[in-house]
Amino acid sequence: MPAPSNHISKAARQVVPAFLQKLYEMVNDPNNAELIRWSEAGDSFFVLDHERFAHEVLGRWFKHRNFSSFVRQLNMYGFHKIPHLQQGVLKSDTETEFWNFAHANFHRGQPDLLCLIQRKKQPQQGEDGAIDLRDPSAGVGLLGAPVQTTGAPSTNPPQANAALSSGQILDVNSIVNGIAAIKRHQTTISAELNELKRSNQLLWQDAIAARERHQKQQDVINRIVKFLAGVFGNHSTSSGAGGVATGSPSPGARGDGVSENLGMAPGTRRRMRLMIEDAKRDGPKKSMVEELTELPLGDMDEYESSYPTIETPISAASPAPSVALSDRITVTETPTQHNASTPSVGSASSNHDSRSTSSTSTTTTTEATFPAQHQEQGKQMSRSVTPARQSPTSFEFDPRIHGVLNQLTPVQIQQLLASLAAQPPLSDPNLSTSSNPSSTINPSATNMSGLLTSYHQPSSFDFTINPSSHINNQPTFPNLSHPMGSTDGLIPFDQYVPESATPDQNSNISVSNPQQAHEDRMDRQWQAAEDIDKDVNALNSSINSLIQTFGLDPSILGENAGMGNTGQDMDDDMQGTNGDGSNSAADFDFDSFFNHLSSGSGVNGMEMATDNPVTNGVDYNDMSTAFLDEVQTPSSDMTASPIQPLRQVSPGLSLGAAANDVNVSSTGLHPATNSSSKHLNPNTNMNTTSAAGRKRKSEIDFEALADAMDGQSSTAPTNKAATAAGVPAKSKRRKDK
Amino acid sequence: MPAPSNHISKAARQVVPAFLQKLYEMVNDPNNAELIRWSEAGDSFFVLDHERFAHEVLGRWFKHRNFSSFVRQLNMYGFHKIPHLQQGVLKSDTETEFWNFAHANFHRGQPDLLCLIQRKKQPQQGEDGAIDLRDPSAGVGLLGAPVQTTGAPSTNPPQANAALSSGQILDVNSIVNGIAAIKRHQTTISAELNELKRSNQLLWQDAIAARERHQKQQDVINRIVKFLAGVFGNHSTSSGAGGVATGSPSPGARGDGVSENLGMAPGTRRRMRLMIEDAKRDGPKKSMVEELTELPLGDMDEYESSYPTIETPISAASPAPSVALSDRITVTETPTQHNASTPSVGSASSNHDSRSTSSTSTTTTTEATFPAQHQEQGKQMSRSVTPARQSPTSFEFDPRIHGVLNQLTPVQIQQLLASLAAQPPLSDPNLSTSSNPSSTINPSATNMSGLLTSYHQPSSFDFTINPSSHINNQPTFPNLSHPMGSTDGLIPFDQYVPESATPDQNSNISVSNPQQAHEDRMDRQWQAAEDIDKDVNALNSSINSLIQTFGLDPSILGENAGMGNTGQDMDDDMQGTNGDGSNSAADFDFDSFFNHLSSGSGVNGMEMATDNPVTNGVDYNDMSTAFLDEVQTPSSDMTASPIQPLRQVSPGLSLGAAANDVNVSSTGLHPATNSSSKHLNPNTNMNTTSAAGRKRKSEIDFEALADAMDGQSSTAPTNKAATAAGVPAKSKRRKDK
DNA sequence: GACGCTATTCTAGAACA
DNA sequence: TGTTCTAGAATAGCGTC
Repeated sequence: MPAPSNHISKAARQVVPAFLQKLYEMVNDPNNAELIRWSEAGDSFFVLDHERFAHEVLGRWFKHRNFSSFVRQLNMYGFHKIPHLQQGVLKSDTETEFWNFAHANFHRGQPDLLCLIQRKKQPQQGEDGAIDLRDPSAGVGLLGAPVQTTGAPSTNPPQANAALSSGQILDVNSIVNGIAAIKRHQTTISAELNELKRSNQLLWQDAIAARERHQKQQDVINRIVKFLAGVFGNHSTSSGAGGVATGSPSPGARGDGVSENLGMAPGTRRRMRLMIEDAKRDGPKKSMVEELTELPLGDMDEYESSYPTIETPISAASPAPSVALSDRITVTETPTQHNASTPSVGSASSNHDSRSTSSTSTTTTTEATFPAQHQEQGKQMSRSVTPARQSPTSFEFDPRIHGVLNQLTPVQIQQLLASLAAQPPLSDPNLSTSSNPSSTINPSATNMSGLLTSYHQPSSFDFTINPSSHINNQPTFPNLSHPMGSTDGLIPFDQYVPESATPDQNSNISVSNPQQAHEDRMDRQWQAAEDIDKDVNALNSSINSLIQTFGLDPSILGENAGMGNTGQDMDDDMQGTNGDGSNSAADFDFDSFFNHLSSGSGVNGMEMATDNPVTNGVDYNDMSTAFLDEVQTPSSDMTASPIQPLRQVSPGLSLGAAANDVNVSSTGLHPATNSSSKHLNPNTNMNTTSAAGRKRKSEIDFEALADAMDGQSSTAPTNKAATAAGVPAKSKRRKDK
Repeated sequence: MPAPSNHISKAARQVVPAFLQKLYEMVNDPNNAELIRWSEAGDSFFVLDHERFAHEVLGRWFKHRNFSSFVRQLNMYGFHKIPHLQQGVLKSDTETEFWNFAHANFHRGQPDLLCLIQRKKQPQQGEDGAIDLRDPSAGVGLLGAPVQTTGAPSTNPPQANAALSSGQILDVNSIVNGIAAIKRHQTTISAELNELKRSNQLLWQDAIAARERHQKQQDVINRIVKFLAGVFGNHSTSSGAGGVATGSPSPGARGDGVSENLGMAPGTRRRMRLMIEDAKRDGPKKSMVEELTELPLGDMDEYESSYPTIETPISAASPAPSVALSDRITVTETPTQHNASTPSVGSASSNHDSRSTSSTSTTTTTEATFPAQHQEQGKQMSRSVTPARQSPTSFEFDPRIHGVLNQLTPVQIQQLLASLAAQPPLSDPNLSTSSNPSSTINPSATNMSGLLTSYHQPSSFDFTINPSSHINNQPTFPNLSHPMGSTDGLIPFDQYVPESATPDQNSNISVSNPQQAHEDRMDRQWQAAEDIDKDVNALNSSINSLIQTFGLDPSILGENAGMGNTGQDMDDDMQGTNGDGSNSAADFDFDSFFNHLSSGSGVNGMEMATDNPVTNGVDYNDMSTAFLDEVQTPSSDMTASPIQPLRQVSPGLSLGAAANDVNVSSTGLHPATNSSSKHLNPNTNMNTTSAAGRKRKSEIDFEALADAMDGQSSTAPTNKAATAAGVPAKSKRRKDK
């Protein structure tokens, strides 16, 4: 702290607050002239650069460096800021906006006046004292009622009351405001939900379409495969495949689901698969037959990465394909050219092998046979098929085709055919087998299909909950507290995922990701949805509780009951409640009242609602109706309520419970609206109305409500991610509050 | 002013005050990260260097560069500063004292919550009238006391009020609490919605990707088909089927996408189709070639269902390869033994080709050469691969196959190749064509992508409607009452859907499973979304009803005008209704009252009333806290006040007397805390007392309230642009002084 | 042009130490 | 009393009716 300075007399030091002394010193200190100094007239002072001032000066005199605190003190002592003369002037960046403060008793060279500067007193409370202050209308104006510092309140009930009253009033206001805010928010949410719905619908459609497409493709492919198999098989047979047919049952070889399922000649089938599947990945290692198939597949391979989809349309990543293609192409080319064992080109791993082999085996021959032609063909193909791509590889096919044709040796073909013939009927052999990844996939698929049926029938456009879903008996669905976890149907799915995921990695990198990612998303989405569901329920319950709270007044309800917007629900609830209630509440029937209002039957309430053209996007109608139901349901049972609605809501899920509860809920589709109300009501009403002590009751209700709400709020939003973090630890000041 | 950014949806922009929007943008703007940024948790934000911040950032968004003004705004909107952890710590000179502000509804990635942040409203004043009301301490109870506007203070309405029914107070409290809880829930829901949105977005991306993949697959298939067609077509021709090839283009025969797509030689294609597709269904009618093919196909059919995988490499079980490998190995081995060329044993697939080729070219030779071997191979393979299966059927095919093999003459092959070469580029022929399902798909895809962009902009956190969406011209988006219906972007999609939908059933069940599973989830999601929607609607309605209920209270609301968020609306309604108005409205300023509570000013008030320690970490700003305070205050005092308002509210009650009393009370209520009370009183009192028809008025008021609320949401946020631009000549308040 | 709102500025309240 | 955070209050500006 700067030197005491002698500007201020000792006597004054006794009386003058430190702040004023410091201030005076600061302003007088020539060292600070750059930052704080007297005005020319000496009747005010400037702070030239409040930032520097704060940094460089304040700290020397005060315990802080906050300019705002300094200003606060100034204000506290009655200083006022003198606005800039050049107010409008835009002060570029410099903004050296200086601050000019003045006080009637703060003048240069007149430290003796400082004693006249009085710190503004806070409305003391000191109980009575405080009162005094206020009374004096002057000061009181503001302070008066509100006042109350700590001490005061308790003392005089009046104030307390006042506070109460005010508080209560405030409450009402706050309620209104809060409701308004909620409304707005809900409007927003609703809008977003609608968006989501639409988007979701589209997704569904897309998914369905994709399925179909996939299916079609699958069919085509299968046909092709069969065809090929048949063709080559025939060849082989004719030539003398007989041996093969008989020869290779090799049942246990693979866990491949398909093979296993196949009742007939497993071996053949297996091979078929190999031809195709292997061709894709194992390109290199192929049987004669396989190779034949390979050619076309070869092209396919390029796509491979891109086409993982067939089975799992969703997953595969497309990027890799191109690369793969190039690799193979190169590979193929080389071999043909050379022939020798050369795995050469080094390019792709497996492919090379194959070619190299092939080339070795008979490459020469092939080439010799149709060299020119093949090349041409190859070129052509390359052009036509994959125009974009350059045909370095163009020749690839020639040899192959050639080879294929040539290669179609009877024996091999026979084998194939044999196997094919042996094959069992179509009935999803895959499903049964588990070991093979491919097989696994299928099984999973099976499960999935099951899920599908169970959860929601794809019914293409059916967005709403499908009744069908119930069919599959998945009671838990919607309500599942653990969405992902052990949900019935889901399991298979989950299992499925990992499996499918793995294979991809073998091939292209990207491929696998998509699936997983996708699934993850799905999961997330699902979870989110579920959470929301919960929350919504919680909200509903909250509202219900609120309603209940209001419900305190039985008498009114009775009358209002008639209002019942939602008809049945209303009636049930209302009556139930009313019946009991009539007795209890002398006070006022909030409930009934409410109902009226909400129902709109209430002249007042309805009018309002209806009249407002303003109502933004939100549908009052919808809201109102739904609301009515809710409202009417007084349920003290808050807790119970949330669940029920959920059940009902969740189409598939609810089922189990549905049987019982559903009745009511089932009533309508509108899960939310109907269900909740009915279920809730009976019980709730009973409780509320019947309660012996009215007042107590109200309180109780209230508490219960609060608890319920808290519980909900706290628990409901379990989603870690989703839930907005709790309010940050608040400052000390706050904490006590 | 910085870029508008898309964090905040248009809808939100309508409702959210400019300050909040700017704030959100500022905090999100990575360019400002050095000066202002989110906390790690995203639940608060820091201003790292308020001085620099003021200089460098504030000016860009606001008309000023005063940090204090910024803070004032923050406080006005209920933000609170979070004190430094190391409070006592003396922060050397660095003093990088950062400021940390938080608000319950100000979270990273949740711009949609902004609408929940309410600006504290200034206590509207109703001028003089207030006084009267208050005076009547009795009736006023709660309301009366606090109030006070200027004049009133002295009066000690307080006590009288106490009498008010406790129950009602509780009710109010509970309501408040309930609202708070609802609010919290909404927050949660919003968060979850955000999640859903993101997930949905991802799903969309996946869907699009899937389409692309599918398309590619389709291409591949087409190529294959073409290729095969060419190959076999040749055969047929050569063998005598030639007539078929040329003769029967029969393009229209089927709608099968594949065939149609094929650009070239329709005849061949047709045939191919027959071969393939027909095999399944049309088995009976077949050309020679077809027949040949048919056998195998028939077999294949069995597989079909089971092996959809073939195409999808990825999906195809990766494991298979190993098996395949083994098979192959066996195969290969044999050859190696014979041929010199052997690139060795393991080598894999390609080897076969070479062999096959060699064999074909000289099949007989081959067989002759290695007859036994081949068989052995076959056996081996069968064993290793599919040991279990027997090969009963093996011989069936021989003749046919044989024919095929023989048919494969070089010339034909050439033809095929040529035709293939001639074929148009792969570039999704499907797309162009409309008839094909596949084609439809693509277009839809296009749309989808469009949708994607439009609907959810990836902007990760953007929940609200994306501005981008508009780009696609989807004006209706958010509010669409009929999500599915005629939404703009959807149409194409929808069209698409139906087509695709049907096919699934045709094929196998299991195959599609994965997809179905996917759909299931989707479905669930959808359901969830829908449920939410319903619930939300219900909530909305609930809220509406609540509002209405409150609104009923004429006396209280009377002042609603104060509420008048939307100004105009309010005015119209209010005035119109009140008519005489001015009088009527005056009663009591609910709004301000409310604000106080909510704002935390309420807190104070509350505190006054009761010293609730309870108010934990909750934001004062939040209703909740305020409520808590309320709740806790059991005080009999409390009880008294609330009721009255309620009565007034309740229309049916017909509190004739009440009306009057209420009026009084209402007036009195004015927030003790604030001086604001002053304002209110005068008018209100006048009105209330004077008003002839009390009831009527109340109703009216109520409506007004409702309107007001609505209005707020819709219109309130007038400042859209809030341009920083104009520099403001500052006026000086003080200049007069 | 009034009205109602937000924004900005300056001052005051309130809690705490 | 000093410091801090927040609220009040007056005014400026903007936009709608």
